[in-house]
Amino acid sequence: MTTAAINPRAQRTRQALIEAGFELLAERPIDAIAIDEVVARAGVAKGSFFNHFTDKPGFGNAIAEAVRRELESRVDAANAGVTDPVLRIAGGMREGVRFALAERKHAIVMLRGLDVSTAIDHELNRGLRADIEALVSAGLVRSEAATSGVRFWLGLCQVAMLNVIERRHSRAEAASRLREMLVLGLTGLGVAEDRARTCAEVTAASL
Amino acid sequence: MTTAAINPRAQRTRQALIEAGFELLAERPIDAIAIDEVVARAGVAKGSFFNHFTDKPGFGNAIAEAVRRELESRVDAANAGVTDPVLRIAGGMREGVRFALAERKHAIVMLRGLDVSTAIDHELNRGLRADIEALVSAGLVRSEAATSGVRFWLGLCQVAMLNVIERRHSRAEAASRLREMLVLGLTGLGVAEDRARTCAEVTAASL
DNA sequence: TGTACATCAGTGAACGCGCGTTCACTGATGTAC
DNA sequence: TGTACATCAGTGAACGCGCGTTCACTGATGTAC
Repeated sequence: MTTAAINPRAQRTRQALIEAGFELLAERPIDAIAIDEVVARAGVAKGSFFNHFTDKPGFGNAIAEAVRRELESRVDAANAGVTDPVLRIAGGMREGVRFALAERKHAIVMLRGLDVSTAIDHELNRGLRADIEALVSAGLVRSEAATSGVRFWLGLCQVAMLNVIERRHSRAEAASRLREMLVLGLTGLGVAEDRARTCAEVTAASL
Repeated sequence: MTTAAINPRAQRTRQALIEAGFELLAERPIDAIAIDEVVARAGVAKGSFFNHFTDKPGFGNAIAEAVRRELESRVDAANAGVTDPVLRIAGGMREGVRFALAERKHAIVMLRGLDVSTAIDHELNRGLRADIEALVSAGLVRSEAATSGVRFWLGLCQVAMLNVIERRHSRAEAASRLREMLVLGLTGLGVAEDRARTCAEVTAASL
């Protein structure tokens, strides 16, 4: 848990273990992975594992936290300076898709991680909630979006990411599917059709 | 695997094991469940387990198949005789929500089961695909629905079910959220707003 | 209806191995003088 | 810059237990005559 400061050797082995964890967790759930496999893949002795993580669940948590922070900072960075809430929620979906493209295994781990009963991490949809509220109070979307808009959008982001992962889309294919998903999603929220189309276009083009 | 015909005693124990499996699988993944727990809950000797299932994975598969068939037959039954594809896809979502309400644990098992890389079972979205195609060729929805409509709808069905499960909605609350999700989803596909609204109303009322 | 036999499901003790965790030791890195 | 000592991370053999699977046996159900 406590990240014992900055010993570089320790950081390297810790990182190697986490990377190995991502590789394996992209293939099967943690209970189907033996610590022997993790340390073998990381090229490290078994004992070292317990220098860095209190136990196996602790390891799983560390990885879950890493991937959460990873996506979070991507979305934050992408939306920094963007004020239009339509562009912001579209940008969030784009970042999810981009993440699935660029860090396939990490994205798989993230999607597997959001088990039944943690729809998506709190920090992330706090931002989304604020954007949806802004859209509602600006009168840009239908009334139903006030109560169901966040869920609606999260469901679409998740399925968009899943699709890239399953179909192993190229960047171009992914952009084309993203544009479509954005058109369907934004018009569903009640964004005017022409605005939804241009926003989808712009956002998908910047994937 | 082979369902050894119709010995009633055997059927009872098999059923007891499967029921126990549902109870436990609603709480944690199969690798975190010991066969001892299953047989204890079923009130059956450990050896009996292997009279009915070849091994532990076989048990998991049997349960997955049972829940798949369960939802499938619910959707089929509900849509029998319904020809309007708008009402059919709306009915599919309603049945998902109804399933989550009536058979909470089974629904949890089903959602957990559709791991990354099996978006939803094949038989189910074959029907959905046909309905979406019908909508497209009837010119009732936007062009983007042709390529992304199935994914779009599946994502919404999943998140709608998840919501009922997590928030432990009452029937009334669930109906209200379902109506909203249907409005957002149908208008997103491009169904005309008034038609979407009345269809959402009717469908949610019959939950 | 009654008896003998065959089949089939249930039982729970026993087995054994995979795997998480521990620990005494080694080697490397950092600090004091 | 060099030597002595302390700290900290790495190592891998050993431990032990949880749990999946097996198996010889018992009891129940079905069939033949």
